[in-house]
Amino acid sequence: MNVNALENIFEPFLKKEPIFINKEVLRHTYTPSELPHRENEIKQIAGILAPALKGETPSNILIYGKTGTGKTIVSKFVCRELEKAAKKFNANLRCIYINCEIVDTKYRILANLSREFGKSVPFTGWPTDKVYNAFKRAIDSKKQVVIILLDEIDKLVAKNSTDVIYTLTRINSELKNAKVSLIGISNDLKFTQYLDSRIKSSLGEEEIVFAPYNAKQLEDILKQRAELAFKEGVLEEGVIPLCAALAAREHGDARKALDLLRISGEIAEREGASKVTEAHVRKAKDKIESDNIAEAVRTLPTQSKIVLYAIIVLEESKDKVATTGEVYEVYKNLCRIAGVDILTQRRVSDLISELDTLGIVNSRVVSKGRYGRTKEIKLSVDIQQLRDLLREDYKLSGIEYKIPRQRRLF
DNA sequence: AATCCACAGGAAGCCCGGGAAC
DNA sequence: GTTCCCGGGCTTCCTGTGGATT
Repeated sequence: MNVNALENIFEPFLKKEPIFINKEVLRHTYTPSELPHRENEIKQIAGILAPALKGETPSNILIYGKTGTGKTIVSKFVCRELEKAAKKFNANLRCIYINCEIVDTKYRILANLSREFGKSVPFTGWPTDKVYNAFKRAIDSKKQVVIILLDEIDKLVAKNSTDVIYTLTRINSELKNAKVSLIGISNDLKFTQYLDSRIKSSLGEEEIVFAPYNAKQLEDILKQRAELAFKEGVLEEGVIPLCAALAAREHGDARKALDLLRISGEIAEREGASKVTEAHVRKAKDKIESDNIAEAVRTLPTQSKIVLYAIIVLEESKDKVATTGEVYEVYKNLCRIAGVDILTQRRVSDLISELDTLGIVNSRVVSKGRYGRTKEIKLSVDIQQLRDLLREDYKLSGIEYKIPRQRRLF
């Protein structure tokens, strides 16, 4: 490569017109000043929470809806407006947002709440009721209404932490000054089925369901954001409808739609294109899918990686699908080669199920009659991509293994 | 109709690291 | 230091099961 060529490699980046004005607008963390097609929900929630401004306890609310239907953004939006209004009315009011996917145990939730009110609680160590008492004292120090937003509240079911909901719904009877009200946000429509009926009735005093956006509504949302995000005229006509249509197929997920639009723009920008085209959107779709998988595989613990490797080896060497027992046999061999502890089949079975939930493999339970019941396991990702990803892990990079050929029976 | 395979998947409990309090 | 508590990964033990085979 000569010097001239080197100079030239930067040229396209320098002379090209930027496509974006403000990319941040397309991130789902951004809250626009208006939320299209959610006016009713906003009114509903605002109406329920309004008594807080007079120092009364609002009813608890349970909000349902699939991912990307605007539950979180709408609730946060209303809470923010409420806090603004509270300042005007001189009402003592706090809204606290907790994401139960991250903060997922009774201890952690109470500890987080306490910290919000200036009590320092260690990450672990105290008995849970001590944390509870600390929180209670912290909020009861003055007259105020505390609204707790529990996002992804359904995640508590899997963690067996639902008793924290019960504790929080009952806390008002132990408070003299402060008042607590809860907003639970759930992705799972069947969430209350897993709850104790006492919790169910007190948490679900008011229930609001967020319906998925349809393609038309997604288009409106995208248009609104695109106006702020992109320079005028850089989006080809079909781009927004295509993003909307692709996301609508995935149960009307606005978050996906926005990601799609943003990544399409980024790809176009990188290619030095002056316009975002439908082809960019399709590339973006592929990129998002494979990025998600890649990240999931990379962050897998070693044991899971070895299990995945075993599935790969089996898939390459056989024409029929693998079963749990076969995977376990190969897995054991791989562990010996890699010098890693061998886990029990019970545990490996769970690891396979985890790979399934991550969407890396596809497993289903089948009965083979006399030959038992097992999981049939298939890869749901390109085999070469997986191999490459696993090779990145130095513990696995040197391992090659092929299934020994069946012993011939004479 | 009874049997029996090859697991699934629940329950309980162990062990360990991290952190606090004493 | 010791003692307590928590959470997560894991094992042990267990009961359950769909349907081809006997």
